[in-house]
Amino acid sequence: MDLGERKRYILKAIVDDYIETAEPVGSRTIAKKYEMGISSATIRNEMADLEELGYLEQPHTSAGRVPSDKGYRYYVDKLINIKDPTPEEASEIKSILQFATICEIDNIIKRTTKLLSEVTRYTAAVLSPSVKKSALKSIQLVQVNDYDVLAIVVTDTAVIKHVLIKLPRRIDYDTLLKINNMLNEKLRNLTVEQIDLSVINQILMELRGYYEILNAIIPVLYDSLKSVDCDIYLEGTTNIFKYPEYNDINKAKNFLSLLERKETLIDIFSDDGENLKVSIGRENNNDEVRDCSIVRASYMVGNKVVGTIGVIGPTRMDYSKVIGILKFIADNLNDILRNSF
Amino acid sequence: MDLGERKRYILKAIVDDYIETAEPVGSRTIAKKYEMGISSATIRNEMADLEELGYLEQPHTSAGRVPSDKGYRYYVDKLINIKDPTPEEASEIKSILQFATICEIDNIIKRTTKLLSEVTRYTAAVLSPSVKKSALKSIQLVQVNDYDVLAIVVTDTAVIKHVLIKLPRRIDYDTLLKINNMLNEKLRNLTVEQIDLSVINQILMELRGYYEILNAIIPVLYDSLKSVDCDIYLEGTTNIFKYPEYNDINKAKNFLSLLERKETLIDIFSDDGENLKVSIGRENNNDEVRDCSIVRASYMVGNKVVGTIGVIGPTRMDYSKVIGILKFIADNLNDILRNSF
DNA sequence: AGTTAGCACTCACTATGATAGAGTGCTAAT
DNA sequence: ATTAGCACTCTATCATAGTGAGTGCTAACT
Repeated sequence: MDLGERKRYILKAIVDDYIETAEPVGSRTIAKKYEMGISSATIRNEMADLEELGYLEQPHTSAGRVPSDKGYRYYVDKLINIKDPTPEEASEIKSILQFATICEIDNIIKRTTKLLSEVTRYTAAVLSPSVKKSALKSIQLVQVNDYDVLAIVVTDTAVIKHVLIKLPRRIDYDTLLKINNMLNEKLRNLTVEQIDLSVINQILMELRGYYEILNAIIPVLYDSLKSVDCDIYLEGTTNIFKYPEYNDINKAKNFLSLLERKETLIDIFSDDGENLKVSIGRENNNDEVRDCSIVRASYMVGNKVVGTIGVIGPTRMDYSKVIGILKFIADNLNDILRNSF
Repeated sequence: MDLGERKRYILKAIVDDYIETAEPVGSRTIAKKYEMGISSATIRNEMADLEELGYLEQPHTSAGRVPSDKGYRYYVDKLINIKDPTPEEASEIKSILQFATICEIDNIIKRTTKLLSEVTRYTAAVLSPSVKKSALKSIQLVQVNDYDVLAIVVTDTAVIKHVLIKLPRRIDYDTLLKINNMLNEKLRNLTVEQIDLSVINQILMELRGYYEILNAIIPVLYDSLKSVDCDIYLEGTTNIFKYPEYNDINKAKNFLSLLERKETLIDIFSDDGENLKVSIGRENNNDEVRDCSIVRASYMVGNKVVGTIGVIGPTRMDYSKVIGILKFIADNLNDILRNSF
């Protein structure tokens, strides 16, 4: 059961118009602005049908129509014309990301987030590579002074973590080197999830004489790897004030409060395998974003999908623009990450 | 020229009441709620005097009085009874900061920021130690793979910075060690500001054969030290919605936009030598915070003042509570930083 | 002289009702 | 199947009046 050609055209016109104006769309507007050669009365009939089918809603009897979540979904799946970035936008994106080539991944991610929020004019979020999905590439222990050792872990997802470890007693260089080598030997190429008691016991066994030192190092190191799976970077949080749906102080407050809860956000933006995903209103599992839409894409380091970049805003989102820009930025980001890491 | 005893009492009552209720305070309220044994008419006369002297303002003729910036200033300087944290608050603060002892400074700062915003119920900001004011304690170059070296810098202000450096060619361990030692020899105990061309030239001279490698390392290292002087951590940005002065969507928007501009914030919260400082409304140099008040305190690592912690909110701020809590948290933070670093 | 009761006055805030305008659904004609 | 016409609905806006909090001033009181 699909909509007829004309209903599709009308639905698209309504969604486009509503996205542009934020006002309920009336039959006259459609007839005049989107010259269709049929009268407003005919359009009214079609609109009544579309409402009955669940694609449109009416705020009150004498108002125009507004797309429902289902309407937006149909629009995104079948009607949308994706807008590529304008030449200016494209060159801005390229130049900012290009410049980031020399930087490390944290820096690239921060820039990307800012860029995404500026070009789309919505709130942008980027998840840094998940540590859980990463394998350890190198562990280095560096003595910074008599009792302090800095452990630096580099993963195959380009994440660099450091943690300061306080030792119970002074330690000589050879011992540190020995421990360092052993940690690398046993842990290299393991993912964080693969590190378990048996691996740790192996290390303790092989370096039986250094129990005290290892007992200071390993738990702290382990905790710091396990505790934070990924960071989330946000930019453009005040962009929502550009959109009239957030002129209501409570709506704005709820939205911004949501942005303060990092765990919820990470949950919302976490990857679920799809390369590009649009979640509209109530489609979101999370109740708190039931009047928001989220568009997100995954990005890769090496050949592995490791994180996501995305945008959150009202369901009345300019999907065609956001999807175009998000694709473009994700592609460019992937190029850079492929070449640099 | 000082106010008389009675005027002082009335001014204090008005400020206290306004801070509590956010409503202009009338003469009857003062007479009844703050039992003074004088009639509302007498209080009206005193209030008219206080207004003439600039301590009070009237939103409109038939409204009560509201403190002016000058009124708040007088209140903070001469009338305030600083409220110490409640036992519950004190023990919460102690337990959260105590737990942070094992962590490194970034982590401690993040926790402190969150804590400060939760206990005061305003927006909290903490400036991490200024790198410019720091001296380098140790520099370590760590090979993470064939062409990548990670430079780790530890300062005497407990800041740890790392930067990934791409090398033009493979480098052997001994060379790296040599460069590493030279960097430490020449740069250790210098502040970032003291690092200039002459120092760098010295290094280049002494390691003449390694120009290509040094040319990859030094500029990147130098940039990463110079580029970011300090970070600012924010928490409780949506706390402002608790206060009716931000029920106006534009006020809220302006405030939150301000919080997105990190440079402005750093400027606002930067230390100016005073241990505890209250800036009220127009007293702030920065125009954008002319209807905000800021309370901030400095904190130390070792014996050196390195950063500030503070709170920003409406001029109708609960100064007595905020000052009490801020002092308490700053003292506790200093204890921890003194003992750990 | 300082204090206070009394009172007229001001001004924001809150209904209330009237009006305009946008948009609909239905009916009857095309 | 389409459309012109029209009654109907509902919101948004505006003016009006009434209410109440709070003031400033005056005159009386201590």
